[in-house]
Amino acid sequence: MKQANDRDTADYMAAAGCFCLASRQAARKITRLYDSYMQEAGVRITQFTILSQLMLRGDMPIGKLATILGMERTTLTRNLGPLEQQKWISVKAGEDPRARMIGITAQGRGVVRRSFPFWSKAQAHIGKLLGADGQAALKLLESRNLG
Amino acid sequence: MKQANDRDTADYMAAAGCFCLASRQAARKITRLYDSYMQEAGVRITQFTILSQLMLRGDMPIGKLATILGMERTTLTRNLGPLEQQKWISVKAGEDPRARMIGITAQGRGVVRRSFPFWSKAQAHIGKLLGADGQAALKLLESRNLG
DNA sequence: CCAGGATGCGTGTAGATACACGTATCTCAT
DNA sequence: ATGAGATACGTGTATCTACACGCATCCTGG
Repeated sequence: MKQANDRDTADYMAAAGCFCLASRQAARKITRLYDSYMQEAGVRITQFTILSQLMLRGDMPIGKLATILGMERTTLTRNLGPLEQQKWISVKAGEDPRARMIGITAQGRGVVRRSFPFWSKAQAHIGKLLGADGQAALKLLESRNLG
Repeated sequence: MKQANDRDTADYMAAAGCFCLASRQAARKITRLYDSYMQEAGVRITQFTILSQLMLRGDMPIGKLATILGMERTTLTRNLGPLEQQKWISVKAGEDPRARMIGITAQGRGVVRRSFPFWSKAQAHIGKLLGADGQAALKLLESRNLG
């Protein structure tokens, strides 16, 4: 105990139960697992997620997509860069000239189609690791409004 | 339904229940909330987490710390950069000259001490948002071995 | 019509994340 | 002793994340 002299170390023990550490740790591990599966498909899970959301929900402005993904708008803007470069998404002005409507291209759909089986394997793998209660826990977190 | 023609769209609906999206979404939102509280303390939650772990567990090599944090070793190496620059941690070779022992400095302890109240507020805030079941869900995920 | 607040975005800056690859050191069986 | 495999790391590259700030456009009360 090198920090035995630290009078209030006991207080800091609380930090061991940090919700932030728990959530990020889980997210990192889960992301690595998905990415390891997606790698063969040549697409990252972040990108796959964006593309599949566009595929499922149709075109939408950046802000709305960011909300759906629980991501900062400016973060999403950066993430769209590589996707646009690959021509997997299209960007055009909406009725409101301020809005930038994002849509998935035919090529983007192809990417989703081809990479879906890999995503599916990753999903199955992590589902097994999580177990029924772990999956339920994640769904609960998803349903919570965390701001 | 702009993608009504897409024959297998139904299959892709599964992507809506992606465990990866759920975990990352939660982690992003939670991280933003913690960081907004920590900002006043001049330290990021990522950094606070690293420092407090060192404070609680004492010096250790990079690899071990990375495992504890559920982080890639190389990621941790990058994250240690700013901390070392601020002199919040010390780096020295261990008995095994390959290993780099990381330790928290007196200044680093001061940072943890001063920023702890802000962390505590964030923890309380998110605890309320999560609710008892949400907290339990997060603890369950933390206990799961996800690789 | 027309300020003034609200809304939708991009960029500068800075840090967080991780894979592929390469280096140095250790360990152990021969 | 020594060579092969294991271990502990750093770096190059690329992406992900988000705050502060600023710009353009929309909308609404006067």
